[in-house]
Amino acid sequence: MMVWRTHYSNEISLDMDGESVRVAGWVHEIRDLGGIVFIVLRDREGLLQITIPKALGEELLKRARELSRETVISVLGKVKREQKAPNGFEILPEEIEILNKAATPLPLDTTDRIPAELDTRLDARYLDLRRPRIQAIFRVRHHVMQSVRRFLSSEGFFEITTPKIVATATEGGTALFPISYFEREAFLNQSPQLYKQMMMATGLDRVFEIGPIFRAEEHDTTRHLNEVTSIDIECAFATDEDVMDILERLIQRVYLDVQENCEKELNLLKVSLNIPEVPFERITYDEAVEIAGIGWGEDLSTQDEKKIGEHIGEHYFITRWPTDAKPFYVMPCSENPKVSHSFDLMHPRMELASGAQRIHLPDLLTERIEANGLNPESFEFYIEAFRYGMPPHAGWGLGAERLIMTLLGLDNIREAVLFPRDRKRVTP
RNA sequence: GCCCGGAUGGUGUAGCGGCCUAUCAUGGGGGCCUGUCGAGCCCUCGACUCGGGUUCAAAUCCCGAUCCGGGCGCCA
Repeated sequence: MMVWRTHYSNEISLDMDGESVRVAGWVHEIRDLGGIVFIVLRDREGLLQITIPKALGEELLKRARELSRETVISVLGKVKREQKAPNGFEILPEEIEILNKAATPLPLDTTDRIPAELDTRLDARYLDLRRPRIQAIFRVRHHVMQSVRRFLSSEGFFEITTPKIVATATEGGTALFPISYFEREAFLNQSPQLYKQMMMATGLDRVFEIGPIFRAEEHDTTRHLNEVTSIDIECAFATDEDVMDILERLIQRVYLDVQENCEKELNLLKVSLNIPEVPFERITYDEAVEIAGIGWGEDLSTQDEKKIGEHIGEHYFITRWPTDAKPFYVMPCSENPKVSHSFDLMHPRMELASGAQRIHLPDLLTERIEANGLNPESFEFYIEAFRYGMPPHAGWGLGAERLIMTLLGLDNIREAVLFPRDRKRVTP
C-alpha cells in the first residue's frame, strides 16, 4: 500500500533533525519569496512549515508554485532544525506529491483572517470544519460524549438503542415529522421516553441511550434544532432525587474531563472552564415563580429563565413542577398531586435537561393519559409493559448540543452540530 | 407564526438620491524578490438578490417576492 503519511505534524520535533518523514495534509498558506518558497501544511494536529529554497532544485520550486490553498499534498522530506522556522524546525522536501488540487477561489477563508457568516460557513461546512478553531469544537464534543459514556457505564448503566421510527402520533405536545412506512404512516421519534421506560420492565435496571430525536416545531432561535442528540437515562428503583444526583455528577464529570483532555482546544476557543460544584442549587417551581414574578401554573418564558439564571448564576435545578405542566408519565406528589416529582436542569443561559420520577402503576398511568386528552389505546403497547411487574423508576433527557453549547459558550447551537437541521436547512 | 433589522466582487465590508466608470481588506490571475511566519511591492480580475414603481437621475426612496440575521412565540 502506498504510504502517504508517516507522521502527523505534532509527531515531529526538533530532535528529529535529519530524519526522513512523510507528511500529508492541506496547503494552509503559501509564501513565495522568489528564491525560497514556504508552504504551511495543515493536518489534523496542527501546522508544519515546508521550506523549499532554490538549492533544492528548480523542479521542486516549480512544483511548489503549482500549489493553491487547500490543495491536498503528501510531502517526503527531511526534518531540519532551523531557528528561523516557526517551531524551530522545518521540512526540506525531496518530493511533493499533489493528491488533489483545490479549485479557486475558495468559498471561504480557512486561515481565520476574513470572517464568514454562519450561513456561508454551513453551506461550505466541509471547508469550515478545516478551520482549527471549528474543528476544536468537535474534538471537544468527542470528549464530552466519551465522558458521558464512561461515567454512565461506571454508574452501572447499559447503553441501549431504541427505534427512531415510531407509530404513535398521539403523544401530544411537540409536533412530529410524519414519514411514509411502506403502506402506513409512521413518525420520527421525538424522544426515546416510552421505550426506555419499557426497558425498566426488563430487569436491566439502568439504561442510557445517546441518539437523535426529531421535533417538527417551527422554532427559529439560536438554541433550537429540529434534529438533536439526546442523552437519556432511565433508572429502576430510583426517585427523582436519585437521578438528579446522577445528572449533576455527570455534568461535573464532563467539565472535568474536558478540562483534562482538551487543553489545546479550550485555548483555541479561548474558553476557561468553571467546574460546576455539586450539589447544584435546587429551587422549587414555587420559588422560581416568585423570582420571575409570574403567576403559579404559568410556564416560564425565555425571559423568566434568563432572569432566574442571572439570579442564581450557575447550574441549578427547578423541581416540583405543576403536574399539569409536565407530560402524563410524571409522578404526582402523593402529599400534593398538583405538583410532581419532576425537575429541569438549568444552565443560566437555558434549560439543559428535564426529568422525573415516573408513574409505574398502570391504572394511574392510564388515568393521566386520559387527563391529558390522549387516547390510552394508542399507548397500549406501552401501558402493557406496566401490567406485569414494573418497578418504580426515574430518568431524564439531556440535550447534548446544549451541553456543548453552554460548556464552550457558543452563541448558536448550530455551532455544536456538524450539519444542523433547522426550519430552513436540510442540506448539506 | 409575530416583531425588528438586513441582502454590494469568492469572502468580509464602505457607500444610503447626482460626487459610483462603487470603497477598503482578503482572495483569484500575472510579475519582482532567498528566511517568510497576517511577508512585502507592482499590474490585473471580480459585486449593487429578483420584479415592479417614483425621479431628469436609484446601490441609495416606495411596493412586492425571495433569502438571511436577531428577538419573541412554539418547544409531552
